[in-house]
Amino acid sequence: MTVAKIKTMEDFAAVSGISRPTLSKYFNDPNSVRATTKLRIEAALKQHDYRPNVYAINQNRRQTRTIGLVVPNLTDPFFAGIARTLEGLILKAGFTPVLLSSHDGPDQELDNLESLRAIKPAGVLLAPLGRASDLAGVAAFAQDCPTVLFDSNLDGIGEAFFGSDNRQSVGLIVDYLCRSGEPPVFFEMKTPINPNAYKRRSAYIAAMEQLGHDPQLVQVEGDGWGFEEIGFRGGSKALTDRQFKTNTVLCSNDRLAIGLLSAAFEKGLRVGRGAGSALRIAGHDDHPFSKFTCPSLTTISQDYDSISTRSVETVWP
Amino acid sequence: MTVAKIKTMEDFAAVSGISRPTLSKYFNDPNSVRATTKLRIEAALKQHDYRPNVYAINQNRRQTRTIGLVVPNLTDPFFAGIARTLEGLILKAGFTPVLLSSHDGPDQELDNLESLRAIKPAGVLLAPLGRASDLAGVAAFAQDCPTVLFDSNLDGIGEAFFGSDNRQSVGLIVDYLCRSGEPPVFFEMKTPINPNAYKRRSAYIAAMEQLGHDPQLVQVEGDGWGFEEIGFRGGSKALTDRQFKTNTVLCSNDRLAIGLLSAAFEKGLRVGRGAGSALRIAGHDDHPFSKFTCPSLTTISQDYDSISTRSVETVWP
DNA sequence: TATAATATTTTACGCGCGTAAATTATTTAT
DNA sequence: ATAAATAATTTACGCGCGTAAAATATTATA
Repeated sequence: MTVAKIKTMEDFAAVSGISRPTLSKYFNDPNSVRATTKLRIEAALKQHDYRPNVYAINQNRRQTRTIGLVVPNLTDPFFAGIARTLEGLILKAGFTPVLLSSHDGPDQELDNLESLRAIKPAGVLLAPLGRASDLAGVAAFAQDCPTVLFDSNLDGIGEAFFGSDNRQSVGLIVDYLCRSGEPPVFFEMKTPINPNAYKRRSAYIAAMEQLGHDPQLVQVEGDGWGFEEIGFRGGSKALTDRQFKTNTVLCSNDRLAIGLLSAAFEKGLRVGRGAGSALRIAGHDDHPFSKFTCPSLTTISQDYDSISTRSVETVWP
Repeated sequence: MTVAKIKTMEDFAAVSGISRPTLSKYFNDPNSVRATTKLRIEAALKQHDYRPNVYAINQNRRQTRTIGLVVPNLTDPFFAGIARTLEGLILKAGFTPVLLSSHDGPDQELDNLESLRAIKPAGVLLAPLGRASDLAGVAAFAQDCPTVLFDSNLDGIGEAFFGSDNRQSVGLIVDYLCRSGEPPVFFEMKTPINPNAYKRRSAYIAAMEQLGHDPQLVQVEGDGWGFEEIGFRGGSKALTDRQFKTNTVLCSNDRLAIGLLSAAFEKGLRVGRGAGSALRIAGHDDHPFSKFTCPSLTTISQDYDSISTRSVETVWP
């Protein structure tokens, strides 16, 4: 370390013996300078610990090297997990992720996009709220800034969309459930916010019909994102009213399933695959806690690594 | 909207008829200008939709109006919840929160602090990893940047620390458990990463002794942050080996409790407060999902609103 | 109405870096 | 070794805004 503080690139040019424009090139892309000068710069960096000023750097850039990442709610472990994966991929691609949660609200979702607009990101990965999203607002943003949607699609918005193949995943689990016991009833919200829910519903119906079974939907009331609570309340009612025609229930997502499990427990129903069980419950999403429910949830995981990778590769062409 | 795009404050000064320095003042603090000019500015803003360039603004500031918020892991619903609360408070205080997760790793924790250093935040709210933290690195950062620790304390680092009163909360629940049944055994990790765990352990011992009971610790092996898994494995073993001297278990945190619940279920043990139950399990933290475990977890919530409020007020004096 | 107190405008400079053009140095190919 | 290709340096300007000082205008007080 030197005595005199190095604050500007000019200072660093002086002590390193390398011109400022060359340093500027280096900091934008270390491999854009000759290997020998790269070594000289890095040696000097070890001695003087200088870092370019982010604000000055980005002031003149039309586009920064940050990538916005917006999810409906980080409190949902499902999205928290995806966000983590995506953060890693963004870093690996040499960009800086900026993670924002919409807290399940369309206003916050728009606020997040506004914040991102202000920092001129190279691109934005957006998992929209879905039905609750302010379509016009999101569309306007996507017009100005390269946006890739994931998880939920909004028709005609964004450069691309990557989501899970609900048709395939639901098909697989319906098939499995039918082969291993009674055919499943589908447990879902009557008016889901998430477009995936609609796709899963129709995937369930299609899969059941293909296997020659009668699709049975149990649709519970409830607004918002408190899926466990909705699953619990709706599940309690459905169990009391004997709405489930068979002993097997496929839930539209794991969080609903967790609520239903809780309702079944409260009713004293034994859940599981064993002989003494009154109910089989399956979920969808591979929720991080599905392994520790009682019993552990039969669920199907989405290929989120692939979704994440393709999303990142799209915003960063 | 005008036809000509307004890009700079100078442009906006021209169309609004207000001088640039006054506009600058307004954007730094809308109430620092006369009420009438404030109205004029805001009227013009509605017509022309101009936003100052964040990078240019912050280039000359020694300190920005952002507040860093670092938590050990956003995948943990407990921290996700706290982060959300804190974000709200930071916004309410007129600052911009920047949320970062350390992904349970000391390297990432330091990386996060480095990223924050680069954006010159007004302050940083840090929930450190605890035992795993790079103490020297965190201390060096706290030297340069106003830092407030919360949740876990690191001795002598930061301007202040706000955490929950483990002594009180554990005391309360031990008391409750003793009055309503057999005295609890304490279920925890042998070498916890989180300082709170140590405080809870001693709080448990103190509470038990005060009530004239013999403290019983069941300490399970396990490294890292997969608390549910650790609780499940350790719980299975403890149940098999009959390590619990009474029928009541107080877990050091809710995530361990969820694992233990799962282990008990697998063993066919009935958990709950009722007559036919073999085991009572209590937790600590008010995990968002504790309501939906089977049975729902007896737990004690920390006063995180107060912790959050005091933390934010400290970085923003 | 005159005076004091407070706001706004004018003018001017600086922040730290991106970047372009012309020049010079270094490397690679012949 | 010489020419051609590549890289680094020098020079110079601009980005959009913060901010200070002095001059001017507006409001509040007497």
